[in-house]
Amino acid sequence: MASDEGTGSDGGARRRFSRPARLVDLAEHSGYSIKTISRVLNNEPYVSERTRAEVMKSVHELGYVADHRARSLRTTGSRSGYVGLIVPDMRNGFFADLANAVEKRVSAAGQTLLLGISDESTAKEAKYLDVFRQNRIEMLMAVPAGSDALTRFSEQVPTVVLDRMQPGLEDAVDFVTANNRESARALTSHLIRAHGLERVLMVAGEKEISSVRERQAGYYEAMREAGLQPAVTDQHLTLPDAEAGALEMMRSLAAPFGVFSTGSRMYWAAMSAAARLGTVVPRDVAAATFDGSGSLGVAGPLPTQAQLPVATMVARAFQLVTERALEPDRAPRTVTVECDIEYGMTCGCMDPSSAGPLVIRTGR
Amino acid sequence: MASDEGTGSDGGARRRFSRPARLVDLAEHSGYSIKTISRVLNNEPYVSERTRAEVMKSVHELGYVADHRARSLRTTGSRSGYVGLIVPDMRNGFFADLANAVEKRVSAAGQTLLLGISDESTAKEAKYLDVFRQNRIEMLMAVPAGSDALTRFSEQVPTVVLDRMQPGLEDAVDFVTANNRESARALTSHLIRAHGLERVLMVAGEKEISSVRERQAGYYEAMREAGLQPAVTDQHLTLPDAEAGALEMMRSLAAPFGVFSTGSRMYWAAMSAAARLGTVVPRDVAAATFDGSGSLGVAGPLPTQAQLPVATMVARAFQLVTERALEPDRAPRTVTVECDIEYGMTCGCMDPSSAGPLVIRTGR
DNA sequence: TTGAAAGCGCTAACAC
DNA sequence: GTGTTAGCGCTTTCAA
Repeated sequence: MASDEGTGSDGGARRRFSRPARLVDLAEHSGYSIKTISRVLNNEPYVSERTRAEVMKSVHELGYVADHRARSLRTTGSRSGYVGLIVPDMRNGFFADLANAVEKRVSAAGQTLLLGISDESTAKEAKYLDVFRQNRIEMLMAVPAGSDALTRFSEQVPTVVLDRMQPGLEDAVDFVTANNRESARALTSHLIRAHGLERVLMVAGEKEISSVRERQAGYYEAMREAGLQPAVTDQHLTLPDAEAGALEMMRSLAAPFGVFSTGSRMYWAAMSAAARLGTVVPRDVAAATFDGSGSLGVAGPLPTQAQLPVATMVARAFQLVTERALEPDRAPRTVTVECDIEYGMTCGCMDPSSAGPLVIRTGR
Repeated sequence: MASDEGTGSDGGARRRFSRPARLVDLAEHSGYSIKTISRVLNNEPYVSERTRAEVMKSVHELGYVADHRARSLRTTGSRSGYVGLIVPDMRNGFFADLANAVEKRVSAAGQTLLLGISDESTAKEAKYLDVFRQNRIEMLMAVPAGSDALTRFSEQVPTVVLDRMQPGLEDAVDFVTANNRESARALTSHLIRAHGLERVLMVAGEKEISSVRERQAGYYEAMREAGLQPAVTDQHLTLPDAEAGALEMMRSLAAPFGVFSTGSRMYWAAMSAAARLGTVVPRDVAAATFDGSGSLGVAGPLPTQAQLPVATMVARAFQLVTERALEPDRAPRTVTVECDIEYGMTCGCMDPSSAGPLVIRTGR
């Protein structure tokens, strides 16, 4: 298990996490009044250089750091400096990317990020909305789990919703989503038209989440347009589950055929099934997929994929929510950003023998 | 680009983000005094049921939510309820995992998570330390970027450092690291002893970070023990760079040989190079690697790998930092947790024909 | 140029 | 049971 080893060379009572110094302490230490010190700290005018220097000396000696709570409580408008972010799961590469991008914006704006992870639970989401309101966050960015507490919340705090739509909220908050349906339709159509496939299978997961549901809708649309019969295996939550579903469907299809998958997990499931059947990509199976975080290509042939433009989405979201903070009464907007579609090796557009990565051959 | 579409059906001034209600507002609304209301809100005794009910009615009608800043400022010990977390980069799966696990602990403890991302920059790290101190976080968990401001910080706030050691800090803060060196040695030794390889190559990235450096040290140790000559390509920051390096080294080695890689990126680089040379895994090239976040297996043959036990590390870290908050003067401890070593298909221990995933065959 | 007092929104200590 | 007062650490009046 885990092994402890005390590394301290000096034992005994060394510190006590002394209570942070306050303005009064600085006043006592420097001999100036509280207000003068406050002036120095806030770079206000009408302080002599000598005073300023002496006060700063005390500041350093006592290691003074202002208490943000007290300051923000009193300061005009009582702005907290907090921005809240709620994502469903940080292990999902897309949400991690999102959090990363959000942090950059937030810190660049001199704000501090409060992070909540909802685990796709409406209860946890509602809990965080409550906590965030207690903390008087100035704005919220959220990939919603579906709690209806969000409606009330958005009436009190500038809110922008990312990645997913939420029914009944379109007229209440700003949204930034990707054109999931159109991109899915484009990918599927590409398999059909550009590669002349008459059979295109879809491997899909849950359909409770709007963005994923839209991708499924896009697939159906493309198939309908082409007058083709949809072939779908869906509702898969785990990878092995999806793989089994894909395998079963693929057996019934004669090569060549296409596969559209709604996300990276579904993509790996599809590829795994294809491999198990001994098919060759893209000759026998042409694949196209959605990818949340763009980490797909490193581990296999460069996929033909639609990627969500995280940076763009976050930038737009910030713009929207900032504008809403300034103009609370403007009509809510829904911004749809376009996915980056990359035509890679798995559909046959890019030559597999070209610079692309990785076909691990295994065997004895 | 992006298309805006105003979706609001009702234009015009609908809301104004009204200033949140305060206790005074509740007092006015309900006719009770501020203190009585405070009592109700804090579930204190000596309040009649009737009063309680009436106050709660006002609370709901006004949508009252207590201001955490004011409350925490006044409340005993002025505890903030904040826990700070600093990670270098959320796009790295291991750190995302870590953040996920930390959030669970923090929220379970009823605390709120302040997130900082350092981008491996000591300046950004120092900035966050400052911000966190202003916000009076109760404890800090950090994967350090190397700022020496951390030393002073750890004297003021209970701090635990995760994943990496930092020179000069061992006697100041608690650490939770993995046995990187030993696991690297074990993996390398395994390739040498169990699979009878006389040549084992290492593909490695940067060596500024202690955990990664330790892995390299483990490799050298195993090679020395076996009386073998190290063969190393390192200092690679990008994947293509690492791949080129691996390719060059592999050309000069006669199969069969082993490859030890220090992380998932280096692993893919090695696999890519192996594929490019037309070798078969594990017959010609036996591979073993470190993996931060356990997402390696889904995309290829199950690798022989050492995985960092994120949940364990976070649990231990929480324990350490909590204990330190209670007993500030105890000697700092360094806890080393063991990596989970999985013997998979890439070294030959597990049969490639068994249930393992994915060999994407590409071709026309 | 500086300082004393009031008050941000809340809870703690003591009245009634 | 309920209300009044003080004060958390800070900024903002206003006076000196």
